[in-house]
Amino acid sequence: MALEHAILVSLRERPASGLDLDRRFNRSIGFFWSATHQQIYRVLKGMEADGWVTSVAVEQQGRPDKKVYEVTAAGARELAAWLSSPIPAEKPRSELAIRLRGASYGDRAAVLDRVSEQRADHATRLEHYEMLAARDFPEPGTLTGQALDAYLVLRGGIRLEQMWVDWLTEYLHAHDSPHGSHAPRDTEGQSL
Amino acid sequence: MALEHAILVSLRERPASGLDLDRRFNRSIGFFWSATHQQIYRVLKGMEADGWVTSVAVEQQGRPDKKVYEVTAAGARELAAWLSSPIPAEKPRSELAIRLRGASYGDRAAVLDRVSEQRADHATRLEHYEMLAARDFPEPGTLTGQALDAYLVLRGGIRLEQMWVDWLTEYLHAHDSPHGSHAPRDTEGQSL
DNA sequence: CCCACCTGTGCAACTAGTTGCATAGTCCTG
DNA sequence: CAGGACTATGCAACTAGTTGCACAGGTGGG
Repeated sequence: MALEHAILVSLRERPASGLDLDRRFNRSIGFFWSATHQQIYRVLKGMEADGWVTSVAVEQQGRPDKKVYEVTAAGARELAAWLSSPIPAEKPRSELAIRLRGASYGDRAAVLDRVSEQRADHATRLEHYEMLAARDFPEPGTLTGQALDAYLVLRGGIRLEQMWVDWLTEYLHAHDSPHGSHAPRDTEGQSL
Repeated sequence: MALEHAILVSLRERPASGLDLDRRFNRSIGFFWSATHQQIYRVLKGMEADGWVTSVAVEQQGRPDKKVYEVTAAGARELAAWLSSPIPAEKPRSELAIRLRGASYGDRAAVLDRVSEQRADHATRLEHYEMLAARDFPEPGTLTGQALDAYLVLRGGIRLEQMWVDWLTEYLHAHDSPHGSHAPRDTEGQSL
């Protein structure tokens, strides 16, 4: 299960409570994996039962207590073994692509409007990631180890969002001459 | 459920049996969605119960009979409604990205080897998709309707694979000076 | 002080997807 | 004609992930 290992990576970067992890999975790590808080709590429980993590209750002022988890030696061993194990083929899962392919079996104009929205979302996220990169990694050439990896994964997020923007722009453009203006016209971004 | 709608799209392009669909989901449609044959059979059964598709048994020479499914009017209506419905946010799911991010907690050299393999896989798939594009869509400028959509989705597959190759190349390159040669050195591909 | 709201944790029931196996027809080979 | 391989369909049991809800501690406002 990849979620368990994603959590191990996140906890090795810094110990955290369930809710902390939930927040992280809507941020940096969440660029490439998502999870609901319920699943996180459940998996943490299982991981503690397996001895991969331990928890301590931490009092806070003005808030309820929280359970802060950290990785055990056994958990670190498990993570290292997983990192060296063969990588299973990624299975594609894009609902939007199905809609693009099927657009001729519905209301074309409506689909193009949805695609436009989607394109705007990806453009926004791209901007956000680029801001994070500029803010948190002003001098990428000097990075090593964990910080370099974090930067390179952020770069992947940027590349992915750029890919979406470019692709959806191509789609809208290809469909847009005969129909009127559904696509906000824009210069096509360059990858890299 | 997106799988049901992916099947509706595929069956509208051409009626098919469960096994036919299984093959398609390892080809063109499969660029952006995958499914095992068991899941396809199960979902087809449910869709028939819902009246979205009907089946007829077709005799074949030299092979067992097959059940060929096609979309009903109700199924076409359902598909059209789905195509106009709001698109839920895509949830990222890349195990490889977790490994990249966590590489410093395991055997770095082993991870780089895996990444290298992964990069080669994506390069192979990219080549395959580009071959398909050249073979099946020699004159993209002339396409309209369903054929244009099929082409544009293939373009998306190409863009996605190119993105992976570029990203993993960047990753290997960034980690490669201090360690010796893990990455097959290559010019970085251009998106578009 | 009661209520609305936020943080933090969690259960129960459901849906989606995977894995392992079963079965039946047909063909080809020894 | 027995055995292996391929096509075609399917069940059962499991794992992963989602949705809806609950509850408890604390804070701040009317």
